[in-house]
Amino acid sequence: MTTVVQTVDDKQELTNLEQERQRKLEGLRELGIDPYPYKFERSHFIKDLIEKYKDLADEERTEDMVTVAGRVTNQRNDWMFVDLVDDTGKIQLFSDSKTRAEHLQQLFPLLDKGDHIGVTGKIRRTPRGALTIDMETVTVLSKTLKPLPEIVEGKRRRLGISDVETRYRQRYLDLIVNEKSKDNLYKKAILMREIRNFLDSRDFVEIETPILNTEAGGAAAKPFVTHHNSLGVDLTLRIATELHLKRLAVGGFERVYEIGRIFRNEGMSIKHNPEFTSIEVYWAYTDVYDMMGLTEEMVRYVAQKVTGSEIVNYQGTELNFSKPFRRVTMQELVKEHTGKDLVGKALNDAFEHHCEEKLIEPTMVYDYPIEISPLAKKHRDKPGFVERFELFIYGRETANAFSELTDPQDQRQRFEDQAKERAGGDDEAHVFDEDFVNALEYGLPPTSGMGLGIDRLAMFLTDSASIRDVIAFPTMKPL
RNA sequence: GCGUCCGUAGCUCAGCCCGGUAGAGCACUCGGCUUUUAACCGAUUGGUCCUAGGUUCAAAUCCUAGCGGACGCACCA
Repeated sequence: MTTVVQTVDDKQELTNLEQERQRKLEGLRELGIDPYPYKFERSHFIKDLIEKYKDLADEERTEDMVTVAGRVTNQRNDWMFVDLVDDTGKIQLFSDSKTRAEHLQQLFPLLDKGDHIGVTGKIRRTPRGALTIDMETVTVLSKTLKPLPEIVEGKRRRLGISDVETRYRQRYLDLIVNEKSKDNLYKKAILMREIRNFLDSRDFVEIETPILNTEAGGAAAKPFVTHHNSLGVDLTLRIATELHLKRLAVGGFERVYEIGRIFRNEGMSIKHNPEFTSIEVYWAYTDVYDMMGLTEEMVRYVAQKVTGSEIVNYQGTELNFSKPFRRVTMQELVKEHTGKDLVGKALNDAFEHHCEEKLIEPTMVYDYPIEISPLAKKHRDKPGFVERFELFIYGRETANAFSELTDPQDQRQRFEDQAKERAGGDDEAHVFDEDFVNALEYGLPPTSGMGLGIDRLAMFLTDSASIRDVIAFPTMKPL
């Protein structure tokens, strides 16, 4: 009974446009057409046709039969002109309503914008210069039951989504109608591939480490907590990959990295998503200065691979990755902007308040106070400091690196200091990881390590204002 | 967490200040036209005005509360 009631309700909730498409779906089935077939063989991707016939003159016809498949994004003059889009591009289709074949006469009234079709016909260029396929046969590949979202601008109407929330909640729609959205994710995929290429070619290996842990370490952040039923224990989702990767370094992996999802139970903003992707790299027998070079080289390399240039435009500001990144100590910067000589947490506070946002061009800030760096090695000749740098781009912290702390006794002391801070109410202080200290007691060679926010770098390289624009399915409040 | 703004047809919005039959464009459907690319011309269809309560003869409009969302600020990579 419940089901019947719901069915009736559902039907009533269908909009006119949806009812119309439902009617057409039934019409297709009455003609013996399967609206959801299994497979379709095409002869070309649309991009390949555009390339192959780029020299075809206006009004010139060919006898070349081609077969393409894609989604109908527009239709004019009673399906005389149709725009078809596949993963690679867009092409026009043509069919004269006076002379078209019978099966097309029957089919077109049952099609809608948004439907997937396969088309076979001869290719030509129209007098107005549009590369066009004269439709001889059309195959329905998927009937859409809902209209694609459109944006109205005056009397103008085009595919698009004006509601930001819909773009993120129903990313599939966003991807259909917004080229930029698809391009962003495509470029992020290239970014990750090229980071791997860069590191792999330097004999680094990628190893996966656990997401589920009994304690979340390696960073100062609040974790998500979950529960393992059969073990009967609470587990936390990782907030960094650091401590496991260094265990791998203890075990003999001299060049190791991981690109992985990190989870932090903190606020959301244009720059923060609760789950995001980091890369951490550990390189044995090198120090933080070697890592500066590797990081700079890597960022420059991927900028070129992703955007085709080492100079990119971000939100109207030029970011130049081609020249050597500025290298400056935190103390120098604070002095430059405030005139003060500071140390410790006061130095870091002053840096965050007065300097960070001014670091627009890629800048390596180095020599950090020891108090805020419990996993970094003490500075070899600057008491109270550690050997650490952070890369700032457009005022945003993008990478963080240090000469890794390899002295197990020092590490134990640092964890103890953090434990005191935690006892004092700082719930983001680092958690004491006894097994990690134990690992160090078996010997970690001199090692530099670096972590970088992939999403943030992706934002710069895709000119995206929000981190949500480079994450396919950003975290959303449940409806 | 604090502040500002928004919620009316499938979509984009007007109407709200100053209460009096629910509007426009586009989309859809039908008809006409036929080499377009915002096609064009004509007609029709389409509404829980976010929800609940209050004031009133009468509420999309005024009042209260709630729900949902956007943006800014604060915290965090």
